[in-house]
Amino acid sequence: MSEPSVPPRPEATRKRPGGKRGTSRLSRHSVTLESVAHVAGVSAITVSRALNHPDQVAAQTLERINQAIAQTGYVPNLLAGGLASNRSRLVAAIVPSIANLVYAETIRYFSEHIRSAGYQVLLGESGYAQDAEEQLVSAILSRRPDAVFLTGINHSADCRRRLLAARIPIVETWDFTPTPLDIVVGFSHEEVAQAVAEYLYDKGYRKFGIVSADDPRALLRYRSFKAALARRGIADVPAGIVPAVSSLQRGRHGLAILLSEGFKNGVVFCSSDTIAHGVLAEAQCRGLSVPKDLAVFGFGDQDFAAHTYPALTTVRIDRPLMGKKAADALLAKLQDRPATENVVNVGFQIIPRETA
Amino acid sequence: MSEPSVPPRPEATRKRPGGKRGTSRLSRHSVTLESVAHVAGVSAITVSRALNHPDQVAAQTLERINQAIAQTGYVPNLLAGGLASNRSRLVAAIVPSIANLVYAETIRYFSEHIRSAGYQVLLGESGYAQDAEEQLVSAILSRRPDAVFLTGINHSADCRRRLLAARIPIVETWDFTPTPLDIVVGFSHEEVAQAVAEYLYDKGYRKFGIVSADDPRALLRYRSFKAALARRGIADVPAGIVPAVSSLQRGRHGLAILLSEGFKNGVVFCSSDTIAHGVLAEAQCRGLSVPKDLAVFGFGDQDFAAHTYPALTTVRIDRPLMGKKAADALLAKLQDRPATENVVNVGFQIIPRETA
DNA sequence: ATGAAAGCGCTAACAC
DNA sequence: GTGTTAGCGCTTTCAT
Repeated sequence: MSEPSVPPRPEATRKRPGGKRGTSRLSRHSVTLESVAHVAGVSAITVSRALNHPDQVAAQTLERINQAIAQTGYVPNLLAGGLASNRSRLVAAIVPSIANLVYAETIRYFSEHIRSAGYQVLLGESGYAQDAEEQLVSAILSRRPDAVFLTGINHSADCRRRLLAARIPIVETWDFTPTPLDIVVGFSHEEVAQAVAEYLYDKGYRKFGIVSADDPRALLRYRSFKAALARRGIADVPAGIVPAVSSLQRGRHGLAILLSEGFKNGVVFCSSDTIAHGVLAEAQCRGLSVPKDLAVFGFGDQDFAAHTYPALTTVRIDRPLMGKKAADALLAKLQDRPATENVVNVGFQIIPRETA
Repeated sequence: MSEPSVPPRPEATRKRPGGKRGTSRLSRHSVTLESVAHVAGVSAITVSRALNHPDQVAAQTLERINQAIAQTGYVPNLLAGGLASNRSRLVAAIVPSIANLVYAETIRYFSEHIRSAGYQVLLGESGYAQDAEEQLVSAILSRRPDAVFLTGINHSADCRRRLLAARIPIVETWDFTPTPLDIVVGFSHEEVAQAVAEYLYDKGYRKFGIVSADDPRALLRYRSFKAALARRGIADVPAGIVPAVSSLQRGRHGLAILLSEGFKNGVVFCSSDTIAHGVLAEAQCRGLSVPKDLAVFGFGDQDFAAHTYPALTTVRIDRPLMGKKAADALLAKLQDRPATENVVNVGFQIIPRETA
């Protein structure tokens, strides 16, 4: 993929006949506030008010204006509005991958709330690499968002600097820290891993394995899981690590790795439900009975987890809640309401089903 | 969900001390082209050129400017740039659901290409209802995108009018018509359904069922499938129709409906691979052997399709190609290159695997 | 190769 | 409740 470059001007714009000054720059949407105002017989600012603060405009003026808007087909220009008011009504959201349903869903819930307050979401995909995030942050900040939603708490120094320099509310999600850039709404991956280790140990499992995608938060859970087991005297926790975007295939592959290393009669903690789903498929394909021959533990509680066969035991992350709390916290700052907590732990919940 | 309303101004902006005119409106990013120009000892326009047309600026001036940019931490303001140039460098994309991987992936491929030409993607989620699309189109057009990517070819009259009024390149995808709004890059759902009917009939199947999500394009395939079978003398094609967003659960439910109506020893054409995956799970759960007791045919060839157990027979839609062709067609218009074809059929391919 | 002036379409601030 | 004026930060056009 080549570097982004400045797009050349479309011919239609370039060869616009250069009439006398001030006439030569026609926009594509040539209906402006002014034209609406003219039709309605008021001034431009009154139309602006009718749109943004209708309560400040007399009822019958409002009606004339609305008629004029309908008649002219006026579409407001938020580039101009944002420039003048220094508020773009845009909230940027950065996720590692839009093709990962857990992030896509969080964004959906977040969007719903933020949209109902009059903001639009500008979505950016960072991948799992820090340097890609830097480019993205630059590109996104040039749109002058009023707030930013981030996934994770690990950002390069450069990113942090730029984000803070923008002096806008920022919410970090899907992880937890007492010292966020601004606001954090998430949960502790260490706590998740410990709770899972404890649950499984208490259920009597003594042989543990991991199938994990190679992404920072998943690996953090892996390390914490190992540490928790070590404290219980279990030192050997073999892992099948697969590349970063979870897929059924990679789950299958991860289990294959584990089995080829002699893993048997144990429980596998997977870095996502998708990976777990693949592990289930591989087990079925090899004639292993779940949970008898192989127990499986997922992460996320995606919608399919309750409906795999057998049903997947997993950790529920309350994505609707996380999306809502993130939106609420940003909106509180944007609307200058008494700041809610800047550090929100939405927790998690172990959902025992059939696979472990 | 309440109606979008205008967000109140943040206090930080509202109570800004009103010094003398022209000083009272400070922006959050107070570093402007002007400040960079000042530091570099040139005029603002030269900095603008350094950014947008570096070849028009002397090498050593360029160097001074780049230094000044780094030193000041300047972030361009694309609201201002877009307003002045009447080009936002934004391309809007509308998908029914970002939580549907087939659309999310198409957008990913599309974004990659469009981004490398210097455009950013503004993503909107329309749901499967026409009226939601209308609101979204309005909201999106007020950001003055330079082009629009749409999913499907069914838009309300109001939408069509607004989109055409914007006088920007438009590409419709995931469907096909000889008379697009502007450009169409997709495939024919009728042809898909006919090809699948023919494939299955030729393989010897005589008992057919459908499990389909209740979305327009899926239902179109359903009707065409039935019609194709009717031409071969098969009139009865029972269907399990489930609500619009495909999920494993709904696939399971759809098969349950079909079986409860006495369906057996046949093949089920599913409206998506996800639905098919659910059908597979339900079959497994009921002890039905696939494809012996029940054959299954998917749609989409998502990444997991090759890795279900047994592997899913399905229709491949080339999403990377669709994304790329859509981007290419828009870029051709944006860059005023000789227009490629306005009507592009990317076709499809039946992928025989183990389930049918 | 660089600069000066004008203005993109809108809203903030103030006046009436 | 409505209007006037002056910008927001940038790019275009024309001039040098």
